[in-house]
Amino acid sequence: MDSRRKIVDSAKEMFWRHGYSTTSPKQVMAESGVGQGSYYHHFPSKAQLGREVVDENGRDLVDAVQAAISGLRTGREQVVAFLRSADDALAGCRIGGFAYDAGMLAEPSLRDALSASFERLTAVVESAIRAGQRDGSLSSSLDPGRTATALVAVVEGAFVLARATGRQASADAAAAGAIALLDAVAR
Amino acid sequence: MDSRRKIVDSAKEMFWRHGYSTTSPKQVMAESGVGQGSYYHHFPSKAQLGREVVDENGRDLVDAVQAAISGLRTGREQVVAFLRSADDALAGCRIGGFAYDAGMLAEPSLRDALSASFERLTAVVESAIRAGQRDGSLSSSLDPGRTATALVAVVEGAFVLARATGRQASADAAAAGAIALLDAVAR
DNA sequence: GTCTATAACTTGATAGAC
DNA sequence: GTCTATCAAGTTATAGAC
Repeated sequence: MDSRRKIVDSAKEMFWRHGYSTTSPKQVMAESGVGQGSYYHHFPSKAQLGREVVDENGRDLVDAVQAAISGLRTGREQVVAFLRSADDALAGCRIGGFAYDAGMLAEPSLRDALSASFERLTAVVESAIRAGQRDGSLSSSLDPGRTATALVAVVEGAFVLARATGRQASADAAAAGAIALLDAVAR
Repeated sequence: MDSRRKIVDSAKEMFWRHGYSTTSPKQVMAESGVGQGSYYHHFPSKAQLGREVVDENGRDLVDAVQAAISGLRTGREQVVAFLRSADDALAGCRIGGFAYDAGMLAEPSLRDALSASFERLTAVVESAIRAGQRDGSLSSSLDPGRTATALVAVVEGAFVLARATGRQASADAAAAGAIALLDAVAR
């Protein structure tokens, strides 16, 4: 694997777990095993590395959700599978933490990449809701766009709660509460 | 106002808006107008200041929610008022961002204070749900604890989405979606 | 592309005088 | 309680050789 890829792969994991502003280039060099000269040759500024990390982590997240819901028969099952996204909530969302990183939001290119990732994620959930309304597994009375945004918020909030309390059960309860609400409407 | 209070008041605002790990003691001194000697006399370590900030911001948040819902006639109205908490979402939640701050979570005393604040908030929402079930404005079929956790997650997620997209409308859509779900169940 | 050396600045304190 | 001076370590790079 080339140095550039080693840098990006290490940074993806480290920015996710430890934060963008609170992870230094030096730490990325140590973790990836890439030297300083090589590192700055590929990424002259931290923001450039951040940009690639946000793009790739956002794509990884959307890909993971699509993989989790593909093949499920009903729209409701797909939505329920999405709500299980925070099954390892203590690790945090791949991109959710960036929303509270002032250093990241201050860079327009990083913020744009983050915004685009969340929009793609919400669109996937909205599609699943529409599918559920067509196949009869979800109530047609729900507005697909707003409901999708609310469900993405539940998942992002589940990550926040679990990390704040230190208990995975907080995320599980949030997901269970949302599923119960959905099912009570469908009924 | 004494120096200690100036320090805490400035730090509450700065840790909230800019993050705990990404705000330095020096910045707090500059903002509060307190000198270095005085600052370190009152707060020999940053974690001690962090502890007071988490406690006070958590209490401020719970107080604000209770003030917003007190006097509302039905439990449903109280829950809806809570869901409007992210009406200035771009500023971020007073304590939500701390859940993604590794430097804060690494300190047990800070993490415990954060956890306690979220538990108090969830308890307030759960009380409102139970009140709504008693007065008939919310469905009795809902589990109060799980539903409260789900609704707190919606609000925390609404902050994340709004900050990530840079649009208040994201938070508004999440809240509207959750309210629509609740009302569809109650009906 | 990768190396080592260096730079200018910030971070989170500590020391000792007033 | 508050002041100024100092500190070791870390941050985000840049310079120039190989």
